[in-house]
Amino acid sequence: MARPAEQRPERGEAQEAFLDAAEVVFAESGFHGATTRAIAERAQANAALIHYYFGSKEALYEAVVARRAGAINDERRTRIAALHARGAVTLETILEALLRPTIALGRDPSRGGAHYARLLGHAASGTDERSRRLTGAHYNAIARVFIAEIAAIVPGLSPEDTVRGYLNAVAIGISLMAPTGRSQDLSDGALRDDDLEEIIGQAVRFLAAGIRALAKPPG
Amino acid sequence: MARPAEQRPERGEAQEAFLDAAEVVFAESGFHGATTRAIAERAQANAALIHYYFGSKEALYEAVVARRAGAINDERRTRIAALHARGAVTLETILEALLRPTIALGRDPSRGGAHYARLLGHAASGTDERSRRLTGAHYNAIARVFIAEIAAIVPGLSPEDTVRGYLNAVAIGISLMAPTGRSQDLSDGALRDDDLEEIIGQAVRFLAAGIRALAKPPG
DNA sequence: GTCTATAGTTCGATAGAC
DNA sequence: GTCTATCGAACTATAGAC
Repeated sequence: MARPAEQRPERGEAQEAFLDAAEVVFAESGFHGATTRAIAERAQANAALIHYYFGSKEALYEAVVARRAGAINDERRTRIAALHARGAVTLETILEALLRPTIALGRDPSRGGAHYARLLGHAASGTDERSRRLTGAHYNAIARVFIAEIAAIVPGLSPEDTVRGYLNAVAIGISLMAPTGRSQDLSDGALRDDDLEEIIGQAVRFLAAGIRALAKPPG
Repeated sequence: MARPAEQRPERGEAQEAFLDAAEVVFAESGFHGATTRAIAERAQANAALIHYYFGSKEALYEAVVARRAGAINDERRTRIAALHARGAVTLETILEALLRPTIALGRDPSRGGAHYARLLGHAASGTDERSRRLTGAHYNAIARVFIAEIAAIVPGLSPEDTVRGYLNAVAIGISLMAPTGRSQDLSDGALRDDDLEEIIGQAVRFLAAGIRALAKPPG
C-alpha cells in the first residue's frame, strides 16, 4: 500500500470529485455498466488515479455507498434520539425520521443525492453478492433500530408484521428517493416530483395507516 | 457433451431455453453484467445461436421482458374483467388483481419467475434509456387501467393521490416479488418468504389502508 | 441450424516517466 | 501525485465450415 502513514488518509477534493462522478455513473448504468473511463471523464481527471486513490473499481463503489449511507443513518439516529428527548415519539414521527433523510437527499440538487438514490435502488433489488454485502453492512443495523421503535409504539403489532411494515416503508422510501418522472407521466403532469414536504407528508400518512392496519385483526 | 437427438429440443424449445437462461443471468447480474457466454452455458447451447435467434444481446433482453410482461398484464386484465362481471369490485380485490400475478409468479419455482422479478427490480429503479423504454412499453397502459379502477372505487381520492397510491402499490409489489431473504434475516427467521396467501393478504390490507388514508383530510 | 474460430472493441489495471 | 502508454483479459458479434 502506497498510502501515507496515517491510518485514515485525508480525503481531498480530488477524491471527492471521483466519488461524485462515480455516484452519477454507477447510478446511471449499474456497477457493471459503469466504466472507470467514464467516471474519470466526468470527474475531469485521469482514470489511473482511481486505482491510486481507491485501489479498484469495486472499492470505489463501496466508498460511494459508505459516504452516503453513513450520513443518512447518522441523521436517522439523531432524529430518533431527538424524538425521545422531546417526548414526541409517534408512529408518524418515527416514519418521518426514517424517510426524510433519504427523500430530502434525493430532492436536493446541490447534494447530487438523486443519483445515490438510483444506485441504492439497484442494490436493494439485487441479490448478487455485492448488493447483499452492501445492504447488510450499511442498513441492517439501522433497520433493527426502526423495527424496535415501531414495535414499541404500535399496540398489537406482531414481530412479523413489524418487519413487514418496516420493509414496506423502505420499499416506498426508495421508490420516492429518486425522481423518475413516472408519477408526472401517469398523472398527466398534475403530480410534481419536487414538492418535498408534500411527498414526505403523504408517504408518512400512507405508511402509518398501512402499518396500523396490519395490527388489526382481519375483518 | 452433446445430447442424443431424441432429447434435443424441438423447434421453438431452443429459443425458450435461451429465454429461461437469459432471465436468470440478467436477473443475477443486470444487463451489462450478464454475458452471452454465461447465458449460452446455462442454456447448454452455443453462444452464437443467440445472435441467430434473436439478433443481439439487447434483443434477447427485450424478448425476456416481453414474454413475462405480456403474461402478467393479460392476467391482470382478465382478473379486472372478472371482478366487474361478478360485481366484486372493491379496493381490496383491485389490489389483489394488481399484485397476485406478479407475486405468484415470483414464488412459483416451476415457472422460474423469481428471476424475472429481480430483473424487473433492476429495470424499475433504472433511469437509463433501456429501462425507461421497457417500463413505458409494457407497464404504462396497465398502470392507467388500475389508476382508473382505484379512482372509481375510493371516494374522495384526488387524481394526484390516486397516482401516488398506485405507485406505492407497485413499489411494494416489486419488493415482494422476489424473495431476498431480508425479511427472514430481520425477523430472525419468523417471517417466511414463501407463504403466498399470507404475503398477498397482508400486502393488500396494508395498501388498502394506506390508499384510504390518502383520501381523508389531514388530522 | 449449429458449430469453431476469430475479428474488432473495450474493459480494469498497471508500469514507469516526470 | 499525475500523467501516457499499454497489457492481458473479456466482451459482442460475425464469418464461414459443415
